[in-house]
Amino acid sequence: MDKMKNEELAKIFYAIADILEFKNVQWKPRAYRTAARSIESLSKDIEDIYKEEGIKGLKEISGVGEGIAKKIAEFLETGKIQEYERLKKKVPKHFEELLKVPGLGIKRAKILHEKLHIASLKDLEKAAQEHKISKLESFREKSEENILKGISFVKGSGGRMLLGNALPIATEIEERLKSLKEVQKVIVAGSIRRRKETIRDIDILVSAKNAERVTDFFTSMKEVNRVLGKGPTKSSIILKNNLQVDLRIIPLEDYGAALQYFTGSKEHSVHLRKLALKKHLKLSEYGVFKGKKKIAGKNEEEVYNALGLQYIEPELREDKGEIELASQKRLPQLVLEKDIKGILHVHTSWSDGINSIEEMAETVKGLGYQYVAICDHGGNLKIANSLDEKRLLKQMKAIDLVNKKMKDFSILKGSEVDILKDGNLALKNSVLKELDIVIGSVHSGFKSSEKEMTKRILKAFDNPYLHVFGHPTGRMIHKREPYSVQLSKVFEKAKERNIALEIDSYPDRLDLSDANVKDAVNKKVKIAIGTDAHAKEHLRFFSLGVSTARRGWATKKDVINCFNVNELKKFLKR
DNA sequence: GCCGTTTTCGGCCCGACTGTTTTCAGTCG
Repeated sequence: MDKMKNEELAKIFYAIADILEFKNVQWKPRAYRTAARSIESLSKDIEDIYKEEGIKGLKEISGVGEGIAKKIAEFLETGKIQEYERLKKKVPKHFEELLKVPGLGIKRAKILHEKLHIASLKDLEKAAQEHKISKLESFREKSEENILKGISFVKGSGGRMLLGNALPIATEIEERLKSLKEVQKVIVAGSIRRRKETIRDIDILVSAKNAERVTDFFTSMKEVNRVLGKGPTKSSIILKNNLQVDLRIIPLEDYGAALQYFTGSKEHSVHLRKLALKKHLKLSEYGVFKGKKKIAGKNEEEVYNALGLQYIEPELREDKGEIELASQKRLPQLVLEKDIKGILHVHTSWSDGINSIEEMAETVKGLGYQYVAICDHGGNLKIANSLDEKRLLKQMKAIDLVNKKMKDFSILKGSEVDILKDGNLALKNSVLKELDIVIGSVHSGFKSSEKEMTKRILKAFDNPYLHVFGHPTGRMIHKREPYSVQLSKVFEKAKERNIALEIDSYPDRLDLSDANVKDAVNKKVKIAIGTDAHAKEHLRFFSLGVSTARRGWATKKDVINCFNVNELKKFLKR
C-alpha cells in the first residue's frame, strides 16, 4: 500500500479536471490531468519527495507547477485540498457516476442534468427507460439505447476490483501478518490466488499461536474503514478504498484442506466433493475423511492425492476439465515465471511512455531477463505521439547505441504499429522489415461490424513483416467491451501464418483473456506476453500476463517469451 | 495551470469516429 497518497492525489486531480470542465473552464482541466497522470506513474512515494525536497521537489515532477505543488503540499499536511472541497459543491453529488457510462462525457452529462435534473446513474436509467432522453435536442433513440447499454455495462463491473490493483494490497497485508511473531503461516487464498482478472474481496488464511493478537492487529490497521465482524476464527473488514478483506484463522493441521476450500472456485470445490463421495470419502474444509478417520488435510497435495488426483494449480481450478485430466495424471505443465527469458511490448518516451530506452532496458535486465523488445507506437495515433518512418529509423539507431553499452542483454527493435481500417499497417514495409519484431494493433474503428473487423485483421495478417497481433480483442475491463471479431478465424490464420497472439498484461486489458488463451493454445497458436509498460513501474504487470497464460492452460512451449534471444530471432525471421 | 533552443506570454498533440447533423459537437485515445 505504499504510494497510496500518489493514487489519492491523482484521483483528486482527475476529479478537479472533470469539475472544471463541467464549469467550462478552459485549459486547466488539461493541466490537472497531465499532473494526475504523471503522479500516477511516479516511481517514488510523493510523501517522501515532499519530506525530502519540499515544494521544490514537487515542482520537478513533470506537469506540476507552483499551483498544483501547493495543493499537493496542502493535501499531505492537512489531508484535504480546500479548492477541491469548494469545487465539489458546484456539481451534483453523484455526477462522476454518469461519466463512467461509455460515450457519455461531461458536456452531454451536463445537458442531461440541466434539462432533466439527472444527477445519478439511477436517474439516468429511469429517464432512458421512460424515453425522456430521446426527446431532447441532440439526443435520439440511438443515444438512449447506448446509454442503457452503457449503464448495464457499468453495473456489470458490480463492485469487482482489478487483480492488478488488489494484488499489491493483498501482498502488503500478507507481509505485515507474516512479520507478527505469533503467526506460523499466512497465505492469500480466494480468487486472488487463482489470479482471476477481477476480484470481489480478499481472503487471507492464517495459522497462529495467538489468534486474538492477530485478529486485533488485523482489525486495527490504519487503512481499515469499518470492522464488519471480529471473532476467534473469522474477521472481516472494509478498507478505505471499499475493498472487503476476510481473515480466517485455521489450525495448522487443517491448513491444506482449508486452503483448498477457501481458494475455490466454488464450482471446482463442488466437483471435488462429488468426486470424494463417489470414492466413499468426504471432503470438507477440515480435511478428507474416510468414515470418521481423517486421511488428509495438512497440505493441498495430500488432499488432491487422497482423492486420486494430481495436484491442481490454483489458476486451473475453475472446473473447466482440470479435475478429469488430474484423475488421468495428464494435466499440462503450466508455464512458470522462471521459464520467461524476455519482456516484449515496452513503450518509451519516444512515444507515450515515461522512461528512456536505456532506463527500460536496465530495469528489465535488473529483473533478471535476457532481452526486451521496445515497441513504441508506430503510425498516425497522434495522441500517443506515434513514430513515423523517419523517427522510427532514428530510434533504431538510438537502440543500437544502447545495445552496444549493455552486457549480456539484448534490446530488440520493434514497433506497435496501427492496423488501419483497410487492413494495411500504418508504416511502410520498407521500414518494418528493418525491425526485429512488429506488433500490429487495432486502435480505431472499434464499432465496425464483426465481418469488417475480421476482414481487416485477416488482411493485416497477410503482411509478411507482422509477427504479433497486439491486445487482440481491444477490451478494457469495466471500460470497454471487446470489439466484434470472429476469433476462431483469427486463430486459424494466426496458426497458418505463424503469427503470435499477445496477452497484453496491463491490468485493465489482460487481452487475450484466460478463456481466449485456452482456445488459442488448443489451436496451437503461439502466445506472446507483452507488458504494454509505459513506465518502469509498469513492468510488474508482466506477472499478470503470465498468470493469464497459466489460466489459459499455456505451457512453456506455447509462449514465445520462453525462447532465448537467438531462438526468438529465429522464430521472428520469416 | 503549465511550460519554454520559436515564447516568461500565449500557446496548449489532433484526427477518427459517432450520432447527429447538412456542416457539426462531443467523445475517445
